[in-house]
Amino acid sequence: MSIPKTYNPKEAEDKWYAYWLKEGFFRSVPDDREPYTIVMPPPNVTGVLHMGHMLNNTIQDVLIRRARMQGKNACWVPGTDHASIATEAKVVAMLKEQGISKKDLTREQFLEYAWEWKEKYGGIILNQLEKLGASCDWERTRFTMEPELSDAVIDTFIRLYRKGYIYRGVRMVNWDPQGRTALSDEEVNRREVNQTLYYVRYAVKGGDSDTPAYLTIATTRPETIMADTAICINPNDPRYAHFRGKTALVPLINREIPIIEDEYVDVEFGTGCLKVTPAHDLNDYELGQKHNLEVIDILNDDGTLNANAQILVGEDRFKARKAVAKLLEEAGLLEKTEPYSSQVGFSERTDAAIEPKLSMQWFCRMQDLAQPALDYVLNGEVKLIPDKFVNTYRHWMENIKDWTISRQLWWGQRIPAWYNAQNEWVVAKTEDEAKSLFEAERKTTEGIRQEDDVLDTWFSSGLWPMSVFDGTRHPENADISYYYPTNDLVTAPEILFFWVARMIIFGHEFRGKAPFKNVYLTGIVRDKQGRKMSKSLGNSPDPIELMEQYGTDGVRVGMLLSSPAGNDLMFDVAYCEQGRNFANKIWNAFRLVKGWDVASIPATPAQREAANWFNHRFNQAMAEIDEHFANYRISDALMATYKLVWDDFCSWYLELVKPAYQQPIAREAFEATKGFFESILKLIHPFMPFISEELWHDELFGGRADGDCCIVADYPNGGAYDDRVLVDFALLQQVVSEIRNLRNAKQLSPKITLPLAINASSGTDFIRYADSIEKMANVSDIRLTSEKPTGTTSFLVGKDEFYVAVAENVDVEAEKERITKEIEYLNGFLKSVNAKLSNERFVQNAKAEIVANEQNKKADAETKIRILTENLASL
RNA sequence: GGGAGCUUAGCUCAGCUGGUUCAGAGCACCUGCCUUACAAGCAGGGGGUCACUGGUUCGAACCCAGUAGCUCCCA
Repeated sequence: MSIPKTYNPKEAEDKWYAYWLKEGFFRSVPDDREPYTIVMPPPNVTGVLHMGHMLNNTIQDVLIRRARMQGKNACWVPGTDHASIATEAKVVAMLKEQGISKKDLTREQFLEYAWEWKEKYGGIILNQLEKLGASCDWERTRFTMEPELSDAVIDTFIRLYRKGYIYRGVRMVNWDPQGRTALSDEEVNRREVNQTLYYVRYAVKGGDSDTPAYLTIATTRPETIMADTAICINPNDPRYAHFRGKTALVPLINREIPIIEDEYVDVEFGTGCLKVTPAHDLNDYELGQKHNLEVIDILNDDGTLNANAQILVGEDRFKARKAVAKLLEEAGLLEKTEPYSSQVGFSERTDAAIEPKLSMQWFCRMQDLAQPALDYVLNGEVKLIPDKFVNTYRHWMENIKDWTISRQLWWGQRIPAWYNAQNEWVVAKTEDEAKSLFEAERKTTEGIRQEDDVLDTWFSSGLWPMSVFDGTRHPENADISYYYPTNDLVTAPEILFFWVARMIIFGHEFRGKAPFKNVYLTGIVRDKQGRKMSKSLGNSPDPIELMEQYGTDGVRVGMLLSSPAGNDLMFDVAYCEQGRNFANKIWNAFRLVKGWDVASIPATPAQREAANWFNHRFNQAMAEIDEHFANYRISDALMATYKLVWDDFCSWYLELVKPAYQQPIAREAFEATKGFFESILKLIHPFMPFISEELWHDELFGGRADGDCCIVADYPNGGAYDDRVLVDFALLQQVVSEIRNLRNAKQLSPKITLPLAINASSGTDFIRYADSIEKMANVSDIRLTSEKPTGTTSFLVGKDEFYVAVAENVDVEAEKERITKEIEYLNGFLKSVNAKLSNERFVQNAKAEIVANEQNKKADAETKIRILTENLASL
């Protein structure tokens, strides 16, 4: 036979992916079928495929392929996200390498470079998804910054502004001095950092001889003292009572500031005395508002000190920190320092330490928008899977804060606000509209210019499930009417608020309907030590290499086997190996069947029994698998499939059916096997699209008509199944297993044929399975008996006793010991059953069926003990 | 500091409304097999005080309380 012994995935993968594309199987257009829609969470254009994408997109592909086979109009919309800050940072870095500074470019020039970069690298990740087998409708590929989608973003901004949701205001924002932009709270990562707590002396003015001339504050940020506008003490703190109403001098610059009192100050912390720096600390800002303090901002946008600082102007904030400490020390104002660790925020994108900064930003009022979005989830219209995330979601939505939507970047949708020379402003889509608005308000249009800031990327991705169908601009168009709301969203829990919540908000705002019915939240892919996979740790395998090594099907299976819904996934390449082995198993099952010669001979009893059983077993497994899918337990659905194929089909069915070496197989059995094989190919297709398609087209299954492909074959329907058949077959399996076990224990070669006698007191018709038992256990001369034949060893299956003739291999002493042990065990078991049954309270309180069950257990055990005792006596 | 969740075999995890199918699966491990589909395999096997303590119950991995450890989210 020329078919290789192992499955070689490479060839099949490229061939079939190209073929599917050519046949247009991924394409979806509205028709009268039921739609099944998934919008892909658009990966960043800066991204390359990592394990997280791999998991995420494999799950989506499984869902979409299954739906497609179920006859739904399956539409999976792919695309990418422009990722404002990440991309801008990449482009800035690239330009820097070329010796170009962003500062020297105009906005237009910069954007030209950025688009160039996007065209060159922005598609990489989508190509990588093809390798994964992703069956997206590529004709629908979208990019969040393409003209139509940008238009949708601008329209939405204007719409929300007109409805009063968007406003401008000075707020303390999270400032990223490296990216030079404000960030939303969600884009700030907090980490525990080891710092130094500096104890700094402030001279007190108007002190008399009884009071010391200074007081001491503790701070981690001495470089901000030049921005201090007060010292605050707790009114209940007797230590500082005598400072009330006095003023202090800021060290080094000797600016006079008031000493104020507020219970906000923690008397336990530091010295119980706080410096107040409203421009550079959120809490201080609020304190400053309350006490009407001056706000002095001493930092430039890039984190260097400005002229307000008076000293160290132009110095970076961290250098300034050290410099100030030194100056203080030299001036004798640094009392002491001590190590201190506290939480510091860092930019998710640039990893720069966040600087709280007061600035004019655009905000979106969230409270009213959030309420309906919360309701969808609470009333179950949008299901979060697993549902433990409902709590997290609710907590966030109930405590939602206004959303900073402006970003001081160029790469993104520019906010449609216009200013005149007077710095008055209007919101309008075009300059002309803006002019008319100014005119209508009798304001000048002189010096008209557009807002420099762009919108937060999540503002555009929040529209994604609508904008990919052009649903905000043309709310009645055929696509959006047909595909919206979509069915399932598969994404990571860490963007539940960033993204999922905002999509629900926008979806409700525009269409009065949530954008999807189910949100499947995948876990984080970690290495086997439980560390999150990341580039910097270098602990993530390259998905492309994995696919080269184990085959795409193998890796898909590997990912899914290790990923129960919503739990983090401890990834190990061993799972991919298991996936590859599974593909190989299927390949070899195929080789077996393919090698058979077919003849017009009657089927054997074993073949008929096997076919009958497998038919029922398949339907039973289908019911399990369908249920797993219904509950989004994809990993369980896969495992059920795995066991059906490997254990039931390969280990039992094929072994029962396969003819002796070089013997032909009966046509009836052959046809039945092919039928089962086809069903299995269909069943595994969503998980393993390539091998299933490859085998589907083999001549074994006859000629395939054009377009007769596994990818569009009818998904198997689980028919009815008879438990009786399954229970009977399980008995047969037990018998076979006992005999094999016995062989193993006695070191008897599987090649030796052993005669078998059965005392079938239960009335089970074992003769019906005689052929099957002979084939599977290599026994012969199966006959019924009521006596234990000599020279045999025995075992029980249920209440039926089996005697295997092992001739000289009977070790009477060992037999006695084995049976004695078994009797002992049964006696112990019986005792515990009897204990229950003689407990009046049990008999009274327990359900009748449970009591009856115990009585059955008792009877069973007694019968078995009787048989074994007789057996023992006869030895 | 506030909230959520987790702890079951060496590893990753199932165990729905408490009752022989409740102590399971896959992988790993051990033993024996190169049996013409597959050693990426076949057959068989061992392995867990269900984190700990107490309670409720005729009966608890499952319900309740507390303890310890871990994780995540928010401040």
